[in-house]
Amino acid sequence: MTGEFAIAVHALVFLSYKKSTLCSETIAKNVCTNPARIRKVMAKLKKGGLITTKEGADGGYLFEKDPHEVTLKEVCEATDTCPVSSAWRSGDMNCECLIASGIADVMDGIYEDLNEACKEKLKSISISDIEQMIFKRN
Amino acid sequence: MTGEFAIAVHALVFLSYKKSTLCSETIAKNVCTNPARIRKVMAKLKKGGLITTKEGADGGYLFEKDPHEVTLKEVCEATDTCPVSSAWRSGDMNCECLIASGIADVMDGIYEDLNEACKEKLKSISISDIEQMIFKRN
DNA sequence: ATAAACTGTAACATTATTTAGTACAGTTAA
DNA sequence: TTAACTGTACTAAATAATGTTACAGTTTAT
Repeated sequence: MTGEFAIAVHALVFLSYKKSTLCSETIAKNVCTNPARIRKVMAKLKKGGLITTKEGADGGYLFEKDPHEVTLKEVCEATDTCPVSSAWRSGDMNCECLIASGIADVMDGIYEDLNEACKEKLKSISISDIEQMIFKRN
Repeated sequence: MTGEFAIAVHALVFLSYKKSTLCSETIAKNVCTNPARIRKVMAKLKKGGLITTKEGADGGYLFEKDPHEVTLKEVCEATDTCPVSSAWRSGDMNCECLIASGIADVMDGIYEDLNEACKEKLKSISISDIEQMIFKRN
């Protein structure tokens, strides 16, 4: 799972909790990374319609949706996160052996199935759920 | 998903198909990697009880189980593969903010849930299934 | 108008992780 | 007793993830 997904969830929970417009630097401090990285992730969330932004002085990011309605599946998709993937492909397309030439595609299909299973699970978790999990911790 | 998982599945399918003892070099050629890497993966499969080995001259790896009975979940576990994981943790344990200090653990719990979901899926796929998928491809 | 405080994005640097390759001790079979 | 293996450690190379710097473009407040 890419770090961008964790950043996106963290930022949304933080925005939802603070209920105000926050700039990339404020979010970066809480997430523990740099503002540029936050802006990159937030730009994706904006494109995905999960947040709005206010440019100019005193601007920043605003979460106006109902945290009960926003699921981690949406966050996952907005951030182009593939829960399961593998860059490495075994075998060789041009090999005459059917196994060597065909298995990589079969494996990719399996990774895709696993992704779907993950997204199904993520669909059942909302930003509000995460908030509750955090505050119930002691 | 780590490359080791793909290598393990590929090797098992290959062994199952060839029905004979194969050495690391033969498997490496088919998988398209180097023999040392194959040996590292196969050592894990042996430890997991999925294959047997024969050392010495004319030795190698032997798959004696029923390919219908060996599932990808077992392969996943034998190779210590975590389908979903993330090394990067947002926030800071020592921060007084509950969100910053608590969200990383919550996210880890979610990754763990996703892992379980993946393994459940992998449990339904056998080595024999993979073989069939490959040979049905045209 | 214009300065200040932002976002969006590109370019580059650094660090971490994965994969590849080499080497060799230990094992077995002929 | 030699040849062909596995098991494993160590190092190198390639790739991917993260951090950093910089700056153009936008809006607000004065």
